[in-house]
Amino acid sequence: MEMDFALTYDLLERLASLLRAEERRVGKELGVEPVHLRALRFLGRANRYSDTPVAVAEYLGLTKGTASQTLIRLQGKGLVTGRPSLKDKRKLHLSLTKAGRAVVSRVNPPRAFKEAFAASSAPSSLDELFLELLTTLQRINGSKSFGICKTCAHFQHRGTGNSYRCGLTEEPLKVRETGLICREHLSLLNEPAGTNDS
Amino acid sequence: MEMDFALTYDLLERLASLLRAEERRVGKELGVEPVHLRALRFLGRANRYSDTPVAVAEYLGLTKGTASQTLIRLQGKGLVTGRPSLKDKRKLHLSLTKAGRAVVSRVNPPRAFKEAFAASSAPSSLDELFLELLTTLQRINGSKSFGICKTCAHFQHRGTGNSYRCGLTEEPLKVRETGLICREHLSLLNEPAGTNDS
DNA sequence: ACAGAAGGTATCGAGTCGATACCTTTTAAC
DNA sequence: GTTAAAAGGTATCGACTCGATACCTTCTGT
Repeated sequence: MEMDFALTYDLLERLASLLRAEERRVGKELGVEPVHLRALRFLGRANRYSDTPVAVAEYLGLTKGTASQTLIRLQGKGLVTGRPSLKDKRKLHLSLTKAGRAVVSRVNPPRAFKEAFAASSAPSSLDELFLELLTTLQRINGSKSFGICKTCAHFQHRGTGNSYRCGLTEEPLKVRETGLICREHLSLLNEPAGTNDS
Repeated sequence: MEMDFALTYDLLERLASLLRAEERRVGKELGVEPVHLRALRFLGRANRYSDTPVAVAEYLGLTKGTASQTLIRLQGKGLVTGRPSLKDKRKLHLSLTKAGRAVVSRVNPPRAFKEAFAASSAPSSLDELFLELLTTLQRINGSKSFGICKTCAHFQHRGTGNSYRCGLTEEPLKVRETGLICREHLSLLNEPAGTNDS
Protein backbone atom coordinates (compact mmCIF):
# COMPACT_ATOMS: atom_id res chain seq x y z
CA MET A 1 0.00 0.00 0.00
CA GLU A 2 1.32 3.35 -1.09
CA MET A 3 1.90 5.64 1.87
CA ASP A 4 1.48 9.37 1.53
CA PHE A 5 4.99 10.07 2.73
CA ALA A 6 5.33 12.54 -0.12
CA LEU A 7 2.74 14.80 1.49
CA THR A 8 4.33 14.41 4.89
CA TYR A 9 7.69 15.20 3.40
CA ASP A 10 6.27 18.32 1.76
CA LEU A 11 4.96 19.55 5.07
CA LEU A 12 8.20 18.72 6.83
CA GLU A 13 10.22 20.52 4.23
CA ARG A 14 8.05 23.58 4.41
CA LEU A 15 8.32 23.51 8.17
CA ALA A 16 12.09 23.25 7.92
CA SER A 17 12.03 26.19 5.53
CA LEU A 18 10.13 28.30 8.03
CA LEU A 19 12.46 27.30 10.83
CA ARG A 20 15.37 28.30 8.63
CA ALA A 21 13.78 31.69 8.05
CA GLU A 22 13.15 32.03 11.78
CA GLU A 23 16.79 31.18 12.50
CA ARG A 24 17.89 33.83 10.07
CA ARG A 25 15.55 36.39 11.57
CA VAL A 26 16.57 35.75 15.17
CA GLY A 27 20.20 35.44 14.13
CA LYS A 28 20.15 38.81 12.48
CA GLU A 29 18.73 40.38 15.63
CA LEU A 30 21.59 38.94 17.64
CA GLY A 31 24.18 39.45 14.96
CA VAL A 32 24.98 35.79 14.41
CA GLU A 33 24.61 33.35 11.56
CA PRO A 34 22.06 30.53 11.59
CA VAL A 35 24.75 27.92 11.93
CA HIS A 36 26.09 29.81 14.94
CA LEU A 37 22.79 29.31 16.71
CA ARG A 38 22.85 25.61 15.97
CA ALA A 39 26.40 25.26 17.20
CA LEU A 40 25.67 27.20 20.38
CA ARG A 41 22.58 25.13 21.07
CA PHE A 42 24.62 21.97 20.69
CA LEU A 43 27.51 23.12 22.86
CA GLY A 44 25.10 24.10 25.58
CA ARG A 45 23.94 20.50 25.79
CA ALA A 46 27.06 18.50 24.94
CA ASN A 47 28.81 16.38 27.54
CA ARG A 48 32.55 16.28 28.15
CA TYR A 49 33.14 13.78 25.36
CA SER A 50 31.32 15.94 22.88
CA ASP A 51 32.29 19.57 23.48
CA THR A 52 34.92 19.62 20.77
CA PRO A 53 35.15 20.91 17.19
CA VAL A 54 34.87 17.46 15.60
CA ALA A 55 31.75 16.68 17.59
CA VAL A 56 30.17 19.93 16.43
CA ALA A 57 31.13 19.04 12.87
CA GLU A 58 29.56 15.59 13.14
CA TYR A 59 26.43 16.90 14.78
CA LEU A 60 25.84 19.62 12.23
CA GLY A 61 26.93 17.51 9.29
CA LEU A 62 29.90 19.68 8.40
CA THR A 63 33.54 18.97 7.74
CA LYS A 64 35.86 19.58 10.64
CA GLY A 65 37.52 22.42 8.76
CA THR A 66 34.25 24.29 8.39
CA ALA A 67 33.31 23.70 12.00
CA SER A 68 36.71 24.83 13.24
CA GLN A 69 36.41 28.03 11.27
CA THR A 70 32.94 28.79 12.59
CA LEU A 71 33.99 28.04 16.16
CA ILE A 72 36.96 30.34 15.88
CA ARG A 73 34.55 33.07 14.83
CA LEU A 74 32.33 32.30 17.79
CA GLN A 75 35.31 32.58 20.09
CA GLY A 76 36.13 35.89 18.49
CA LYS A 77 32.62 37.07 19.23
CA GLY A 78 33.05 36.04 22.86
CA LEU A 79 30.22 33.53 22.78
CA VAL A 80 32.42 30.47 23.22
CA THR A 81 35.66 29.74 25.03
CA GLY A 82 38.00 26.87 24.43
CA ARG A 83 40.62 25.28 26.61
CA PRO A 84 42.94 22.43 25.69
CA SER A 85 42.28 19.04 27.20
CA LEU A 86 44.72 17.88 29.86
CA LYS A 87 44.38 14.21 29.01
CA ASP A 88 44.65 14.53 25.29
CA LYS A 89 46.75 17.41 24.07
CA ARG A 90 45.10 17.34 20.65
CA LYS A 91 41.64 18.07 21.95
CA LEU A 92 39.98 21.40 22.57
CA HIS A 93 37.10 21.58 25.03
CA LEU A 94 34.57 24.26 24.18
CA SER A 95 32.04 25.87 26.47
CA LEU A 96 29.57 28.71 26.27
CA THR A 97 30.42 32.02 27.83
CA LYS A 98 27.82 33.97 29.74
CA ALA A 99 27.04 35.86 26.55
CA GLY A 100 26.78 32.55 24.69
CA ARG A 101 24.28 31.18 27.19
CA ALA A 102 22.28 34.39 26.89
CA VAL A 103 22.01 33.88 23.13
CA VAL A 104 20.91 30.27 23.55
CA SER A 105 18.24 31.17 26.06
CA ARG A 106 16.85 33.66 23.54
CA VAL A 107 16.32 31.02 20.88
CA ASN A 108 15.77 27.77 22.73
CA PRO A 109 13.17 26.79 21.78
CA PRO A 110 12.06 29.47 19.38
CA ARG A 111 9.14 31.47 20.60
CA ALA A 112 7.19 31.00 17.42
CA PHE A 113 7.43 27.24 17.60
CA LYS A 114 6.43 27.30 21.22
CA GLU A 115 3.32 29.32 20.45
CA ALA A 116 2.50 27.20 17.45
CA PHE A 117 2.83 24.02 19.41
CA ALA A 118 0.67 25.35 22.19
CA ALA A 119 -1.97 26.40 19.68
CA SER A 120 -2.21 23.03 17.95
CA SER A 121 -5.05 21.10 19.38
CA ALA A 122 -4.44 17.42 20.05
CA PRO A 123 -3.48 16.32 16.55
CA SER A 124 -4.33 12.78 15.62
CA SER A 125 -1.75 12.31 12.93
CA LEU A 126 1.64 13.57 11.95
CA ASP A 127 0.28 15.32 8.89
CA GLU A 128 -2.28 17.11 10.99
CA LEU A 129 0.32 18.26 13.49
CA PHE A 130 2.61 19.46 10.73
CA LEU A 131 -0.18 21.32 9.01
CA GLU A 132 -1.27 23.05 12.20
CA LEU A 133 2.27 23.98 13.14
CA LEU A 134 2.86 25.23 9.64
CA THR A 135 -0.25 27.37 9.47
CA THR A 136 0.34 28.88 12.87
CA LEU A 137 3.98 29.59 12.15
CA GLN A 138 3.04 31.19 8.86
CA ARG A 139 0.49 33.41 10.52
CA ILE A 140 2.99 34.44 13.19
CA ASN A 141 5.68 35.12 10.64
CA GLY A 142 3.29 36.92 8.38
CA SER A 143 4.41 34.66 5.57
CA LYS A 144 2.17 33.33 2.86
CA SER A 145 0.76 29.84 3.04
CA PHE A 146 1.82 28.63 -0.42
CA GLY A 147 -0.81 25.97 -0.39
CA ILE A 148 -2.15 24.00 -3.29
CA CYS A 149 -4.62 25.75 -5.57
CA LYS A 150 -7.61 23.51 -4.98
CA THR A 151 -7.41 23.99 -1.20
CA CYS A 152 -7.63 27.77 -1.55
CA ALA A 153 -10.43 30.03 -0.43
CA HIS A 154 -10.45 31.57 -3.90
CA PHE A 155 -10.90 28.24 -5.62
CA GLN A 156 -14.21 27.83 -7.40
CA HIS A 157 -15.83 24.83 -8.97
CA ARG A 158 -18.34 25.76 -11.64
CA GLY A 159 -20.93 23.46 -13.10
CA THR A 160 -20.76 19.70 -13.02
CA GLY A 161 -17.66 18.85 -15.05
CA ASN A 162 -14.03 19.76 -14.67
CA SER A 163 -14.66 23.48 -14.84
CA TYR A 164 -12.59 25.34 -12.30
CA ARG A 165 -11.61 28.95 -11.85
CA CYS A 166 -9.73 31.24 -9.52
CA GLY A 167 -11.94 33.77 -7.76
CA LEU A 168 -9.06 36.16 -7.30
CA THR A 169 -7.84 36.46 -10.87
CA GLU A 170 -11.20 35.52 -12.40
CA GLU A 171 -9.38 33.15 -14.69
CA PRO A 172 -10.26 29.56 -15.60
CA LEU A 173 -7.97 26.82 -14.38
CA LYS A 174 -6.88 23.64 -16.07
CA VAL A 175 -7.29 20.45 -14.11
CA ARG A 176 -3.59 19.87 -13.61
CA GLU A 177 -3.15 23.46 -12.40
CA THR A 178 -5.42 22.85 -9.45
CA GLY A 179 -2.76 20.65 -7.83
CA LEU A 180 0.03 23.20 -8.08
CA ILE A 181 1.38 25.60 -5.49
CA CYS A 182 0.13 29.18 -5.51
CA ARG A 183 1.63 32.21 -3.81
CA GLU A 184 -1.80 33.80 -3.56
CA HIS A 185 -3.13 30.81 -1.65
CA LEU A 186 -5.54 31.65 1.13
CA SER A 187 -5.99 28.97 3.72
CA LEU A 188 -9.46 27.82 4.66
CA LEU A 189 -8.09 26.68 8.00
CA ASN A 190 -7.17 28.87 10.91
CA GLU A 191 -9.10 31.80 9.60
CA PRO A 192 -9.49 34.21 12.48
CA ALA A 193 -13.15 34.92 13.21
CA GLY A 194 -12.85 38.65 12.68
CA THR A 195 -10.23 39.81 10.21
CA ASN A 196 -10.41 43.50 11.03
CA ASP A 197 -6.86 44.09 12.07
CA SER A 198 -6.62 47.81 11.40
CA MET B 1 0.00 21.80 31.87
CA GLU B 2 3.52 21.97 30.53
CA MET B 3 3.78 20.29 27.15
CA ASP B 4 6.97 18.59 26.12
CA PHE B 5 7.34 20.70 23.02
CA ALA B 6 11.01 21.08 23.85
CA LEU B 7 11.60 17.40 23.23
CA THR B 8 9.54 17.44 20.07
CA TYR B 9 11.41 20.51 18.92
CA ASP B 10 14.72 18.76 19.58
CA LEU B 11 13.68 15.86 17.42
CA LEU B 12 12.38 18.14 14.71
CA GLU B 13 15.58 20.14 14.68
CA ARG B 14 17.70 17.03 14.51
CA LEU B 15 15.53 15.78 11.67
CA ALA B 16 15.97 19.07 9.87
CA SER B 17 19.70 18.83 10.41
CA LEU B 18 19.78 15.41 8.80
CA LEU B 19 17.70 16.60 5.87
CA ARG B 20 20.15 19.48 5.44
CA ALA B 21 23.04 17.03 5.39
CA GLU B 22 21.15 14.87 2.90
CA GLU B 23 20.51 17.90 0.68
CA ARG B 24 24.18 18.73 0.75
CA ARG B 25 25.15 15.16 -0.04
CA VAL B 26 22.75 14.78 -2.95
CA GLY B 27 23.53 18.28 -4.13
CA LYS B 28 27.21 17.57 -4.27
CA GLU B 29 26.56 14.49 -6.37
CA LEU B 30 24.62 16.57 -8.86
CA GLY B 31 26.87 19.61 -8.58
CA VAL B 32 24.26 21.96 -7.16
CA GLU B 33 23.80 23.82 -3.89
CA PRO B 34 21.16 22.85 -1.35
CA VAL B 35 19.15 25.98 -2.05
CA HIS B 36 19.19 25.06 -5.73
CA LEU B 37 17.40 21.82 -4.95
CA ARG B 38 14.78 23.66 -2.95
CA ALA B 39 14.24 26.21 -5.70
CA LEU B 40 13.96 23.50 -8.35
CA ARG B 41 11.51 21.53 -6.28
CA PHE B 42 9.37 24.62 -5.87
CA LEU B 43 9.46 25.61 -9.52
CA GLY B 44 8.46 22.11 -10.50
CA ARG B 45 5.25 22.54 -8.56
CA ALA B 46 4.46 26.23 -8.90
CA ASN B 47 1.47 27.43 -10.91
CA ARG B 48 1.47 30.28 -13.43
CA TYR B 49 1.05 32.92 -10.76
CA SER B 50 4.00 31.60 -8.79
CA ASP B 51 6.74 30.67 -11.23
CA THR B 52 8.64 33.93 -10.80
CA PRO B 53 11.73 35.10 -8.88
CA VAL B 54 9.75 36.91 -6.16
CA ALA B 55 7.62 33.86 -5.53
CA VAL B 56 10.74 31.74 -5.12
CA ALA B 57 12.11 34.36 -2.74
CA GLU B 58 8.94 34.36 -0.65
CA TYR B 59 8.71 30.59 -0.60
CA LEU B 60 12.31 30.07 0.47
CA GLY B 61 12.35 33.03 2.84
CA LEU B 62 15.01 34.94 0.91
CA THR B 63 15.25 38.47 -0.38
CA LYS B 64 14.38 38.93 -4.01
CA GLY B 65 17.98 39.89 -4.74
CA THR B 66 19.32 36.62 -3.40
CA ALA B 67 16.69 34.60 -5.23
CA SER B 68 17.34 36.43 -8.49
CA GLN B 69 21.02 35.69 -8.21
CA THR B 70 20.50 32.01 -7.51
CA LEU B 71 18.02 31.69 -10.36
CA ILE B 72 20.45 33.30 -12.74
CA ARG B 73 22.96 30.68 -11.74
CA LEU B 74 20.41 27.95 -12.31
CA GLN B 75 19.72 29.31 -15.76
CA GLY B 76 23.44 29.31 -16.39
CA LYS B 77 23.56 25.64 -15.42
CA GLY B 78 20.77 24.91 -17.87
CA LEU B 79 18.37 23.65 -15.20
CA VAL B 80 15.89 26.51 -15.53
CA THR B 81 14.68 28.67 -18.36
CA GLY B 82 12.93 31.99 -18.10
CA ARG B 83 10.71 33.86 -20.52
CA PRO B 84 9.19 37.28 -20.02
CA SER B 85 5.48 37.48 -19.36
CA LEU B 86 3.35 38.81 -22.19
CA LYS B 87 0.75 40.37 -19.93
CA ASP B 88 3.15 42.02 -17.52
CA LYS B 89 6.47 43.02 -18.98
CA ARG B 90 8.07 43.17 -15.54
CA LYS B 91 7.53 39.52 -14.82
CA LEU B 92 9.72 36.58 -15.68
CA HIS B 93 8.15 33.13 -15.87
CA LEU B 94 10.50 30.36 -14.93
CA SER B 95 10.26 26.71 -15.80
CA LEU B 96 12.40 23.62 -15.41
CA THR B 97 14.35 22.33 -18.35
CA LYS B 98 14.56 18.64 -19.03
CA ALA B 99 17.80 18.56 -17.05
CA GLY B 100 16.08 20.44 -14.24
CA ARG B 101 13.26 17.94 -14.09
CA ALA B 102 15.81 15.13 -14.02
CA VAL B 103 17.44 16.68 -10.97
CA VAL B 104 14.11 17.08 -9.19
CA SER B 105 13.12 13.50 -9.84
CA ARG B 106 16.37 12.37 -8.26
CA VAL B 107 15.64 14.12 -4.99
CA ASN B 108 11.88 14.20 -4.71
CA PRO B 109 11.23 12.85 -2.19
CA PRO B 110 14.62 11.87 -0.87
CA ARG B 111 15.22 8.18 -0.90
CA ALA B 112 16.38 8.09 2.68
CA PHE B 113 13.20 9.69 3.97
CA LYS B 114 11.11 7.32 1.92
CA GLU B 115 12.88 4.31 3.36
CA ALA B 116 12.78 5.69 6.86
CA PHE B 117 9.09 6.38 6.63
CA ALA B 118 8.41 2.93 5.31
CA ALA B 119 10.46 1.35 8.09
CA SER B 120 8.72 3.08 10.97
CA SER B 121 6.28 0.66 12.49
CA ALA B 122 2.95 1.91 13.83
CA PRO B 123 4.18 4.41 16.41
CA SER B 124 1.95 5.18 19.36
CA SER B 125 2.93 8.82 19.66
CA LEU B 126 4.32 11.58 17.50
CA ASP B 127 7.57 11.74 19.43
CA GLU B 128 7.94 8.04 18.89
CA LEU B 129 7.43 8.42 15.16
CA PHE B 130 9.96 11.24 15.07
CA LEU B 131 12.43 9.15 16.99
CA GLU B 132 11.99 6.21 14.65
CA LEU B 133 12.37 8.37 11.58
CA LEU B 134 15.45 9.93 13.08
CA THR B 135 17.09 6.67 14.06
CA THR B 136 16.42 5.11 10.69
CA LEU B 137 17.72 8.15 8.83
CA GLN B 138 20.83 8.15 10.95
CA ARG B 139 21.46 4.49 10.28
CA ILE B 140 21.00 5.01 6.55
CA ASN B 141 23.27 8.05 6.54
CA GLY B 142 25.83 6.31 8.70
CA SER B 143 25.70 9.25 11.06
CA LYS B 144 25.90 9.04 14.80
CA SER B 145 22.77 9.21 16.92
CA PHE B 146 23.89 11.96 19.31
CA GLY B 147 21.40 10.85 21.89
CA ILE B 148 21.27 11.72 25.54
CA CYS B 149 23.70 9.88 27.81
CA LYS B 150 21.19 8.10 29.97
CA THR B 151 19.46 6.53 26.96
CA CYS B 152 22.70 5.00 25.74
CA ALA B 153 23.59 1.33 25.54
CA HIS B 154 26.81 2.10 27.41
CA PHE B 155 25.03 3.77 30.28
CA GLN B 156 25.29 1.92 33.58
CA HIS B 157 23.54 2.43 36.87
CA ARG B 158 25.49 1.06 39.80
CA GLY B 159 24.09 0.39 43.23
CA THR B 160 21.02 2.04 44.64
CA GLY B 161 21.88 5.77 44.77
CA ASN B 162 22.85 8.22 42.04
CA SER B 163 25.90 6.28 40.99
CA TYR B 164 26.22 6.22 37.23
CA ARG B 165 29.01 5.42 34.85
CA CYS B 166 29.82 5.08 31.18
CA GLY B 167 30.61 1.55 30.13
CA LEU B 168 32.64 2.78 27.17
CA THR B 169 35.05 5.10 28.94
CA GLU B 170 34.76 3.32 32.30
CA GLU B 171 34.33 6.71 33.92
CA PRO B 172 31.84 7.79 36.58
CA LEU B 173 29.16 10.28 35.54
CA LYS B 174 27.68 13.12 37.48
CA VAL B 175 23.90 13.29 37.63
CA ARG B 176 23.57 16.37 35.45
CA GLU B 177 25.86 14.82 32.86
CA THR B 178 23.43 11.99 32.23
CA GLY B 179 21.04 14.41 30.52
CA LEU B 180 23.60 15.77 28.07
CA ILE B 181 24.25 14.86 24.47
CA CYS B 182 27.03 12.41 23.69
CA ARG B 183 28.73 11.75 20.37
CA GLU B 184 29.46 8.18 21.43
CA HIS B 185 25.79 7.52 22.03
CA LEU B 186 24.62 4.07 21.03
CA SER B 187 20.91 3.70 20.56
CA LEU B 188 19.02 0.94 22.29
CA LEU B 189 16.38 1.11 19.59
CA ASN B 190 16.59 -0.17 16.07
CA GLU B 191 19.49 -2.44 16.86
CA PRO B 192 19.72 -4.87 13.98
CA ALA B 193 19.41 -8.46 15.15
CA GLY B 194 22.69 -9.54 13.66
CA THR B 195 25.38 -6.90 13.33
CA ASN B 196 27.76 -8.91 11.16
CA ASP B 197 27.92 -6.70 8.11
CA SER B 198 31.29 -7.81 6.77
C1' DA C 1 -0.60 62.63 -15.25
C1' DC C 2 2.16 61.06 -11.90
C1' DA C 3 3.60 59.20 -7.55
C1' DG C 4 4.25 54.98 -5.64
C1' DA C 5 4.22 50.05 -5.77
C1' DA C 6 5.95 45.91 -7.70
C1' DG C 7 9.19 42.88 -10.33
C1' DG C 8 14.08 42.25 -11.61
C1' DT C 9 18.97 42.90 -11.83
C1' DA C 10 23.68 44.41 -10.34
C1' DT C 11 27.14 44.90 -6.91
C1' DC C 12 29.48 44.64 -2.39
C1' DG C 13 30.97 42.47 1.83
C1' DA C 14 30.67 38.98 5.44
C1' DG C 15 30.20 34.47 6.02
C1' DT C 16 29.40 29.28 4.91
C1' DC C 17 31.19 25.30 3.10
C1' DG C 18 34.10 21.60 0.95
C1' DA C 19 38.66 20.48 -0.38
C1' DT C 20 43.27 20.29 0.42
C1' DA C 21 47.27 20.62 2.88
C1' DC C 22 49.67 20.64 6.93
C1' DC C 23 50.50 20.50 11.84
C1' DT C 24 50.73 17.71 16.54
C1' DT C 25 49.44 13.97 19.46
C1' DT C 26 47.69 9.48 20.26
C1' DT C 27 46.98 4.75 19.05
C1' DA C 28 47.86 0.46 16.91
C1' DA C 29 50.70 -2.76 14.51
C1' DC C 30 54.73 -5.09 14.23
C1' DG D 1 60.15 0.00 21.23
C1' DT D 2 59.74 1.81 16.83
C1' DT D 3 57.05 3.29 13.45
C1' DA D 4 53.09 3.82 10.59
C1' DA D 5 48.44 5.12 10.73
C1' DA D 6 44.64 7.44 12.81
C1' DA D 7 42.55 11.32 15.06
C1' DG D 8 42.02 16.27 16.40
C1' DG D 9 42.83 21.05 14.86
C1' DT D 10 44.07 24.90 12.06
C1' DA D 11 45.02 27.56 7.74
C1' DT D 12 43.96 28.79 3.10
C1' DC D 13 41.49 28.91 -1.36
C1' DG D 14 37.52 29.31 -4.31
C1' DA D 15 32.57 28.98 -5.26
C1' DC D 16 28.52 30.24 -3.47
C1' DT D 17 24.79 32.19 -0.22
C1' DC D 18 22.71 35.94 1.72
C1' DG D 19 21.27 40.70 3.11
C1' DA D 20 21.61 45.42 1.93
C1' DT D 21 21.57 48.91 -1.18
C1' DA D 22 20.94 51.03 -5.32
C1' DC D 23 19.00 51.26 -9.57
C1' DC D 24 16.28 49.97 -13.53
C1' DT D 25 11.45 49.28 -15.96
C1' DT D 26 6.59 48.56 -15.86
C1' DC D 27 2.00 48.59 -13.61
C1' DT D 28 -1.47 50.55 -10.67
C1' DG D 29 -4.14 53.75 -8.23
C1' DT D 30 -5.54 58.08 -7.42
